[in-house]
Amino acid sequence: MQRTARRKATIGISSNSDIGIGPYGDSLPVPVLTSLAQIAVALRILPMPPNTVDYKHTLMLPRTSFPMRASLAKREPKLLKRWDDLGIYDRLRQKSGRPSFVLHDGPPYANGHLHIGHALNKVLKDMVVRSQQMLGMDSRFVPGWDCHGLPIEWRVEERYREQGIGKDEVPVLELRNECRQFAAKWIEIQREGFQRLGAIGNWQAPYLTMDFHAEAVIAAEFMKFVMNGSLYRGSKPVMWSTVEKTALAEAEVDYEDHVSASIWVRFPIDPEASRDFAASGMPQDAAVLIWTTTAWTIPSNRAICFSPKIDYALYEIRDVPEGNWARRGELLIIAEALVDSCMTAARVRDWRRVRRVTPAELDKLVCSHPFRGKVPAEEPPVNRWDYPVPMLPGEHVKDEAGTGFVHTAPSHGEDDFLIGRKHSLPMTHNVTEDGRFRSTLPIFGGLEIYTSSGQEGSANSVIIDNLICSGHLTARQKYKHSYPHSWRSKAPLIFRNTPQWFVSIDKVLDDGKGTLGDTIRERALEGVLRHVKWTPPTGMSRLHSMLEQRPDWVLSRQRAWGVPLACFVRKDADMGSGDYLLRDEAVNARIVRAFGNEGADAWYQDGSRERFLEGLYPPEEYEQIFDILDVWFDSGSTHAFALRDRADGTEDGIADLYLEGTDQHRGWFHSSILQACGTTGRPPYRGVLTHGFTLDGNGKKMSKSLGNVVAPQAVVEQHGADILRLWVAQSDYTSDLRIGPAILKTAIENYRRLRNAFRFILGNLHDLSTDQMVELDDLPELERWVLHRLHELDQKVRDAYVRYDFRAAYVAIFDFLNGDLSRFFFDIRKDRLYCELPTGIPHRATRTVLAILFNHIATWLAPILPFTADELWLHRNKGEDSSIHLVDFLAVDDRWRDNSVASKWKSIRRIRRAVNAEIERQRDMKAIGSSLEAAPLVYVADQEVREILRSVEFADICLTSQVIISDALPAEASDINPAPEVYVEFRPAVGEKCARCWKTLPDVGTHEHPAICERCDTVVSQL
RNA sequence: GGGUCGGUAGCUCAGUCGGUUAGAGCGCACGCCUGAUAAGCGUGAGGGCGGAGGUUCAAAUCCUCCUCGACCCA
Repeated sequence: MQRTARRKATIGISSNSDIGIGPYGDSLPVPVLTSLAQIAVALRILPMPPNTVDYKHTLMLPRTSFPMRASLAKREPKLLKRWDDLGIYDRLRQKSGRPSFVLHDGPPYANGHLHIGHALNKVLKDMVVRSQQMLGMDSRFVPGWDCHGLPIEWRVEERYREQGIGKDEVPVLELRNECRQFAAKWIEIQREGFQRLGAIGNWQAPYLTMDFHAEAVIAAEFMKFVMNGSLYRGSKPVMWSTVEKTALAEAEVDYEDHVSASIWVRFPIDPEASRDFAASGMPQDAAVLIWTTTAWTIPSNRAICFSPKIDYALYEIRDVPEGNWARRGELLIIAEALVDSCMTAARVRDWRRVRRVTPAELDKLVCSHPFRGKVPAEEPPVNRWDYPVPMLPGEHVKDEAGTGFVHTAPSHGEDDFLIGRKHSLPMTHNVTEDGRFRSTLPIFGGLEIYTSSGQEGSANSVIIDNLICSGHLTARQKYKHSYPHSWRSKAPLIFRNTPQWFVSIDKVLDDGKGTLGDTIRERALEGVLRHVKWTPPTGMSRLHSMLEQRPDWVLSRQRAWGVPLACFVRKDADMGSGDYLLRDEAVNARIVRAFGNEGADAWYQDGSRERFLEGLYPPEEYEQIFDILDVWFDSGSTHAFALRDRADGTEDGIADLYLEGTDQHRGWFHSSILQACGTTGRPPYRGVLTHGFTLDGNGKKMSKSLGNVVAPQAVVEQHGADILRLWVAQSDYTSDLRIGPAILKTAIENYRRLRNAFRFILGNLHDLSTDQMVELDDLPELERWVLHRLHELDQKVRDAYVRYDFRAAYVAIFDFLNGDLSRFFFDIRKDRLYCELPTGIPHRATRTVLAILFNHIATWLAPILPFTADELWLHRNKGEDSSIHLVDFLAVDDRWRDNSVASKWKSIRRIRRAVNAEIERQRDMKAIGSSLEAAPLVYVADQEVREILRSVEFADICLTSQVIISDALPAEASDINPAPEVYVEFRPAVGEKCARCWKTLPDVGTHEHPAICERCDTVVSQL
């Protein structure tokens, strides 16, 4: 309806003198509708007159079975099946003479469904694998899974618990088998999910850390640390879960808010034990005030730390409420910056600063424990608190919270441990693995710190009660702070002193692998700096600074599901002595062989100690170690069993690329480089690519509670894997990636444009045979320009893929297809494609270029959109064995490169834009609709450019019926100052509209077919 | 609290060694076409570059501080 109204308006204007006669005077009235009947037809009031031929049938309109709607969710599984049947991955391996490229898969943990982060990671990997292959490499990808470890063991235990079975009642081999089954189940689910994303690889034979071979290699790799002397057994406070009854690795710890009872406790000065006390002038009854959030560590206190950088002072309490813990007249040493908060907490109404207390004074002081004298002297010393509590300087002490004094229990804190070691403080063993005080401890024996379900036990309150009784508590307050929790059980953790196995990363290794350095740390640091290419480059400093600071590697876990630290220790030897750890290649070989055949379960079989030692050492003199290895050791060893030992690994056991999220600087990149530097002397990778994390559409972390989680499965089912992949390609993976409905919409829209542009190409290629293609020399200049652009793009796209810059590749392709082709080339050439004689050179020339474009662009897209690219490919390349994924990026012909054509067409497009602008103005004024109604006059000041315009079919290029290139600036523009470089004057096209090509030309009506132009007349008569 | 990184139009991103009026695509608005049609084409409106200082003739680009977000660590 609207259309008719507009037509009316146009005619109305044409009858008006402002356009019809116009400023030029000599123009014909517009539009050229000369009879009522024509008007009626134009208005769609009357049908086409019976004597008018419908020339539509004489056109070569696009024809294709390539659907506009992708229906990716349905189509993709079919393509996957086809690729599987074809064995694409294996076929690619048969291409010989190619340099090898191996992206080594970082193994995801085999529990739970895939989330969007998994999908991002695997899609990026796939883009690398596919693009490297198409760049000419033999690009292999062996997917892997991380199978051992606490989360799986925990889930299996949970199942037992649901049946009312405690974990200690389950035989270890049965438990391990359950874990194995559990992992296997999730591997299947995840494998299917990854494959659905289009990831290509050796999915038939992935590597698993629980494969027997892998378990044997992991044990063998561990033995290298046994043999090179870097393994030692030490005692260390570690994060300990009283629920899981195990030490946790850093990666297994979550920090969450937790409310603790914080207490201020006075430690009376012991004048007897302090040095030079008499001369110090310090009052005998002064006390040092400490603050702690872990009351349960008080019985294990061995020192108090102060900072030499903090100002301290002695304060006298002058006024307190009745019955207050802090007493009137009391003398306390406190950091000056914290005295206000301390006094407030202690409800002190008035106090006085007596004098400054210097670090030198503090250094000489010794305090007594609040529980001194509580236990009868008959008890052994280890059960009494009568020991001196020295004051020690410590850099870790801050004056931001508390009192400026840190109560120090060497067995229950990292800093405490270091200070304790430095000053030879005794380690205490007061807390057992179930989170209770040892039963032999007076007063508190058997009290729970945290219960087996993670609740707070009675230990804290009993200790606080005792402090109140003995008059040592000054204040208490609830304190909310970030506190470590188990990532699995969410229970709060404690620091607990436990025997653990460590790898010393600063021990000089005499293993003949010292090219990069003598210690693991030196080698890793040197490797990071000089032997790894980082994408983006910032990854380097991140890993480097972590490696610089990290402490020794704690390898042992007191769990069941993993590879044991397969070694023996002498029962009668001291932990520090040289013969404590059994180092024997023959024993090791037995163990590795057994693991290879039976898996690490062999370690847990009855009689395994005898089996491995018999004939070599007296078994009864040795203790078998049943701790298992940190799972990071497993994954840190993947290079050994997945690269070094596999035929489809790499020759030197080194990967070309590791590709993971930035969290893996602490994780896999880290454990792998430590492991490899200890066993091979260098990093296991030549390149590392890191990507950011996935956030929701607003840049917030995804969480179930916020309901902003985007599941990859949902995207794939709704829109298709190619849409998800396009989202990856259009994002900058070096920082965090956002995903949400609006962002996916962008990907969908862009996908449609890509698809439709290809549909147009396919539609115009439908019956093109190779013999119709024309030679380069026969191509019109516009076609030559397109090939020039294609040549440029080829370099750009390849460079981008080499840099793993998929976004740059995608943007280049998309902009070319959109900006240069759809909007320019296609629009202009529709006339030739539809109207010219199919056997003629102009028609064939354009189609030749379309065919070339199709092949190149489709292959460029294949690493990003493997499904759509192959769907496209199969429309042009039928055949049972055909697939775009079996070809490389196509070579370009260097003759396509023509910089003179390029600069020429740059000018042409500039002038064309000016013409477009003028036509748009006329449209706004309702003077014309289609640009074919125009025949503008174009003046260009530069004569060279004028010549260029005359040398091409500029009217076609502007989509106008005719164009006049003028040497002179039209009179009405001559007063514009400064004189315009380009001036376009609108003129209506002269003549009648050709019923076939719709151009308005003067010769229409003078040919055999009266309704069409000369070109069309010629074409039609030859059809 | 510390380390690393990031914050440019509604969205996704460019922006070289500091140098005209900060760019592109998508989306949006308006218009055209109806022979790429649940398509295609054109035109346009949107930001002053997270904030505040500073260096400089000149800062989105360099420096300092702050803020927000992410990862890692405490």
